[in-house]
Amino acid sequence: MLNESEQSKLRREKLSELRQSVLAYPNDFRPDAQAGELQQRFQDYSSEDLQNEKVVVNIAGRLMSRRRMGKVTFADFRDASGKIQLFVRKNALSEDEYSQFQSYDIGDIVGVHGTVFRTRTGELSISVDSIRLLTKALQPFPEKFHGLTDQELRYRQRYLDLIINQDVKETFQTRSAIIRCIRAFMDEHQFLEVETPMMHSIPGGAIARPFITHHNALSLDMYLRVAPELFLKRLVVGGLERVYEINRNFRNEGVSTQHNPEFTMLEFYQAYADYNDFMKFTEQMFERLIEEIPIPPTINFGEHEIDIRPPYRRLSLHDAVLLHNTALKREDLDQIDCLRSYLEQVGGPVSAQWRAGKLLFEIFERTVEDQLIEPTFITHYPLEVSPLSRVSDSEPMITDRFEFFVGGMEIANGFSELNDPEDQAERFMHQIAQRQSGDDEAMHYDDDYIRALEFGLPPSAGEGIGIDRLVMLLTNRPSIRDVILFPYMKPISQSGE
RNA sequence: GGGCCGUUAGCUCAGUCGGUAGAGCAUCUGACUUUUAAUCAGGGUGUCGCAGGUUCGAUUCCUGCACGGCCCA
Repeated sequence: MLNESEQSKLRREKLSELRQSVLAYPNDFRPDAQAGELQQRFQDYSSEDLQNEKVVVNIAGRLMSRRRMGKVTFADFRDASGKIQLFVRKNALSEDEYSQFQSYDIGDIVGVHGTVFRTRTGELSISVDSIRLLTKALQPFPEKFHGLTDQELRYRQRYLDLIINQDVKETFQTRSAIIRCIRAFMDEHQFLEVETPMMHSIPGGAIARPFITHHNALSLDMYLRVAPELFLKRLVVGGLERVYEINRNFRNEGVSTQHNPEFTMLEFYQAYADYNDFMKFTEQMFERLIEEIPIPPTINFGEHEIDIRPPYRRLSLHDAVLLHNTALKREDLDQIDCLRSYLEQVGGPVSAQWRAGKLLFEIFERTVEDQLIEPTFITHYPLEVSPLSRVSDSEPMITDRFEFFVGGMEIANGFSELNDPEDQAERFMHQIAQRQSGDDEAMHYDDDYIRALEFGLPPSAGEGIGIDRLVMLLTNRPSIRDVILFPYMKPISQSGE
């Protein structure tokens, strides 16, 4: 039970008085106008114009602040569309109605009937002819000037954050616009939007630790998916040659400014395409986002200014590592001992089983990733860290894969798909071996997926784009929690536990 | 996982070299019929994150824990 503050008690008493005389929670008020729309419609109207027009409106929303002057009160009113000032004169209302109105509190939801006019200082306002309480707010609201700034409270009580901090709403409107734009873009390119299971018997599709849950009736453990990849490729086998899914993935890993346990991914697959086609496709998608959202060609992200207009820089993983680690020479990159001691030197964990590819990849993650501010495709990923990617025709230890980085964040991961079932079976076996030696991020063997490949996966490319990070980038938000409405927060433990 | 910082009124914050706490806004009482963070006069705010320890006495010092922020891994 929440502790009741003095202010809440007073509000609750007012509610209980209200219950005595009227329906406390009515639902018969229908607005016929909105604050923002009125502001826009009458922005050029003078005081006289408005007097002549006599615009009478019904609007519903919240009281946000109040300036009481005795027999007249100014109140700031807000609805979903924006703000407008209310002007409440005692003479315009009945005695009872004005005193009722005086008992309203900041945050109360009201229905207003009134006339649009302009005050002496020129502010567009509504002269109130009648006002009703539609919903009593029992909790006291944050201060009008500083608002709500406590990060923890903002995430835990997002509803309040949305009421108080207007830019939060804008961020999520932009998020919605980005997703809408991506859907339109995918649809125009003949991709079919599909939904695949979120609960897996065999987790797969990414190197990540899954969440485990339990099906009672079937008495069966299930895994929340870490990626939809293997199901989407089954669909390509089935002849859905272009598919995509925008949905949640769940990964049982640390929480940080770039990681939430559940996050949203766009994944898409196309038959008869390769990773080069998808790098171009990614550039086209960004071009479209920049144009349509719209996003300025140069964005601010934290302390950086980033030109996000394609085309984007392309760099092999080797070259990227050499570029950011001047102590390393090209010939060092083939030598396991050299890589291992270098990785130790830069503070990485080192396993005795890791070969050159994994070591190089670890060095890359540790020393290069967060330096990749300018949009960059990194290519030529080692086979060892790419268990689902097609091997390069010219280099047997390298895959046809890219990852896309902007602002120091991994935004996308794409590759030509491995469609050789025998090769895939071997790679699963290798993952199993890694599991058995203690790597609980390694993949499981998925029999049915191998069978699907045996029916024939056309040569294809696939890609995943992290929507949350994309939104962070395009809205200049430093934390993934700022672009997820209800980010994961640890429960507050009760005292005495 | 590690380091640093934070947690005090509904909100935003100050403060106590250890003697049970303050400001602004909000709230309450009063004045005020064109205000804009309205103004003026007056009043009440609280498990000082939680649990231990030291002490005559802890919100303050110490230890542990919880939650959050930033940085690192």
